[in-house]
Amino acid sequence: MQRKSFRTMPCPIARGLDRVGEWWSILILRDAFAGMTRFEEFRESLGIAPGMLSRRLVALVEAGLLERRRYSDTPPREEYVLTPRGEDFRPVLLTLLDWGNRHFAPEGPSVQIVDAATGAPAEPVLVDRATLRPIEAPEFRLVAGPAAGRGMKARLARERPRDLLGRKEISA
Amino acid sequence: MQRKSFRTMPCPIARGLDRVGEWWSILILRDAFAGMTRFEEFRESLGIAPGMLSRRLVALVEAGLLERRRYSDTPPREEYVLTPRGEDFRPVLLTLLDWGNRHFAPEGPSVQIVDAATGAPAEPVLVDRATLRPIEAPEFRLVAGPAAGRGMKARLARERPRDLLGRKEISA
DNA sequence: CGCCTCGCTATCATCATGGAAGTCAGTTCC
DNA sequence: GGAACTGACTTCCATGATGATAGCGAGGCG
Repeated sequence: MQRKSFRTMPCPIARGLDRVGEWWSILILRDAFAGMTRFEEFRESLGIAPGMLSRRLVALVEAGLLERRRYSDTPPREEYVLTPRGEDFRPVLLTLLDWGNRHFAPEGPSVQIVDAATGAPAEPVLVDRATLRPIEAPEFRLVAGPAAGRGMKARLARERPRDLLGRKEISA
Repeated sequence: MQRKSFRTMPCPIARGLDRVGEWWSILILRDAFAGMTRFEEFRESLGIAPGMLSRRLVALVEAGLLERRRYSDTPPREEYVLTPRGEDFRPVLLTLLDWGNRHFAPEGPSVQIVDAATGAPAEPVLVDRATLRPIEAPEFRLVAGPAAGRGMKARLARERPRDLLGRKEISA
């Protein structure tokens, strides 16, 4: 009766969550992106129990998001650094940050993404690299890919007459 | 000794995770975006225990991501629909989907975002709405916002000489 | 030598999860 | 009009996951 794994589900969201969906994992990644590498740094920044931190780090290393390496033999010291797969997670963190800022920061944002050149706050939007059109628009849809099974097709098929992933409209 | 809450942390990522960071929550949202609204739909699609689904739905409603409403009195039937705040979560889901596709779909993607006009697969990139420049670039940084406390500033200050949220370079 | 740091591991009380079964209002079948 | 169904849950309970605290081993510091 252990926690159900999402690993075998065909959905890429489920597969991804299987690696980063646990309590603490994403915050650890956040700190890794902020430049932290050492056990004590994470532990102090997060206020997490050492046992838990240890388990999460092992899981993230196994998932290929972090790499553990010894940077000193005497004294023995380890560090955890983001792998390319881990670095690639940044956009998820940034969209989550933006969402959090817009909905759960009544006193104003505590972190902002700014244009280093102008100092102006940036407003992240997802666009298609080729056309630069916002992916939120009704011109983009989700479709079953080459490796889709029945279940996936069923889920996508029941997609509503709204557009991408079910949106109705963008409220400014 | 209950599960630690992220709600009081100033970080927008932590605040957001406090609402959607539990096991199942994001998959429920995924299905909601796919057009599902009813208890039985979610339960069947996810293979989740009814008790768990019930708790997660209540939490998502309390967090303001879903709205529960009765659409029939006889027989009594409820449905769960995305609120504006929930709809606003879509970009996070899409970046996660893209990340999952690129890293955990060895047999090829099972879901793809495509341009409805051309049918070509879209490649999501985060850009600044005003300048359309990719936010991944070194020209964007994270800075402490108006509501940042000491802890937040400390974390941002120790940011490495890499660029945004610690990236080194984009690997194609 | 005594004390401190870093990176953990060990223990243990308590909480959350997952599975199965039951409830309640109404609907449909025959 | 009674049996069987459906949808949306609730209750219960055996376990696994968490969180707090304590301790350990290798080494450094004064």
